[in-house]
Amino acid sequence: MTNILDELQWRGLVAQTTDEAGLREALDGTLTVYCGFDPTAASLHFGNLVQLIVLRHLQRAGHRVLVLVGGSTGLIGDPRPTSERVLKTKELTAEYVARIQAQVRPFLDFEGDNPAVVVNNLDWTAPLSALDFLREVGKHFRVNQMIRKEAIAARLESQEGISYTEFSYQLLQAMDYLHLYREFGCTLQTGGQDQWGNLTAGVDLIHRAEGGSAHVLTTPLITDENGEKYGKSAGNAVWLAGDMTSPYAFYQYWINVADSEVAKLLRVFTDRDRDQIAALEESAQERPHLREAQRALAADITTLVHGAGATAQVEAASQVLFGRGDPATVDAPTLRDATAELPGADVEDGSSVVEALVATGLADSKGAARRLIGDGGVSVNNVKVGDVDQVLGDADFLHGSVALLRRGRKHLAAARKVL
RNA sequence: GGCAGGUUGUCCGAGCGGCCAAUGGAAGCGGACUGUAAAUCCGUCGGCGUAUGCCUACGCAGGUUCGAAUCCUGCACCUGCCA
Repeated sequence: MTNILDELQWRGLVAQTTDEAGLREALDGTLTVYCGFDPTAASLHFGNLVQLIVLRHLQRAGHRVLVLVGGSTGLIGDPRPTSERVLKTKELTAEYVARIQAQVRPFLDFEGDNPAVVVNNLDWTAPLSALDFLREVGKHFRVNQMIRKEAIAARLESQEGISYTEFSYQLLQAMDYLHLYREFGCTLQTGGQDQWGNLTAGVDLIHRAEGGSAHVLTTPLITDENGEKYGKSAGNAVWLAGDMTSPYAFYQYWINVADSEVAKLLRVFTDRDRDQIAALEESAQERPHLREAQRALAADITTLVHGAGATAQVEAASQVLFGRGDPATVDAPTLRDATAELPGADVEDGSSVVEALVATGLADSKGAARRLIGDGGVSVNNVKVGDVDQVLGDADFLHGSVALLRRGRKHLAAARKVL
């Protein structure tokens, strides 16, 4: 059997590791790995998904997985190179922690004989006094070294500077690694490439405090062919929470990836093996119009994040919305399901198309809406709108309830009639 | 501390008393072509509006003027040269 590290490398999930030979050897046995997720928002996002995938692979390879949700680190904030963060309240952070703890569950096995464990660093950080922290943890760190970290160096250069609070962040994260090393024998921490400094700070601390050795594995930033970060849809983050990015929008995000990128993304985000991915890659080259690779990618990831039921629904909805058929011929329940996840708004019978476009968010302003219609970029129920003053009448509300507005090729919204 | 230059729309970057909602490029958005792809070409790109109309905008605060992004004063920040 090949080493899991080879598998991760083949999938493009490894940017950098400490002592690769040593790590490879450790992975031949069984180790305990952890990855931390700070509760900076009410949901994990695209970037965190990569980390969850790595943990998933490692758990399947027989390693023990600890998922750390950062109840304490989230209160402090990892310094960004650009500007100081605004502190979140303890209540809000606790709320995010609870949401994220629940959110990671589908990705890992929490039952069985090798269950993943969720830990919260607030449990061991909160009881620690400032004096003990300074004496036991702080003493192991040299400021000289800390200020060399990229994010911190950038902030020291900046007009704004950096608060003592954020400066301390790396000590907290390092302390987490030490704690998990002691309590669980954890010897591997994974994270994004930008976390390298924080991760290795933990390795150093384990070495200084315990004389032990531990590993770090970082994942590359996933970028497209232009070097742009993935995970932004129309400028907004792609969230894993269905109430923040709908399963429909999530699926659509993936179905739209470029041909040249799809094989790479299949390797990173799906469980498909080399043969399957090779076949899909070939399909993308030979029969690109079928979009088989994109469909597989979108279906696999949507299923992983939202479940098979959600995937079936959004596939059906996509079929209705992007198929060639006339939406008027779709039966009422199917239409309702297909439009359920679209952005929508309630409109009066007799409202203008312009008003409906603004109400549903397809256009930013009435002026923009008029422009779009003038450019021929708007359709109602797949029929192009030719007149800027066109209104939505009875016939436009399919099954008496909803009109399907489209801007451009792929932006849809539901205008629901107010009864 | 001294001297010089800069701060313009999402970003870069012109404008240097009226013709400026502000040249040009990028991003974005729409159209054509396609495959809900890329590339290319075309259009569009502050808000309201039927409008030759109104509002908001050229670092911040004042001032001069019939009229200022453009001139003057003060303030903040940035850059270069000298100490």
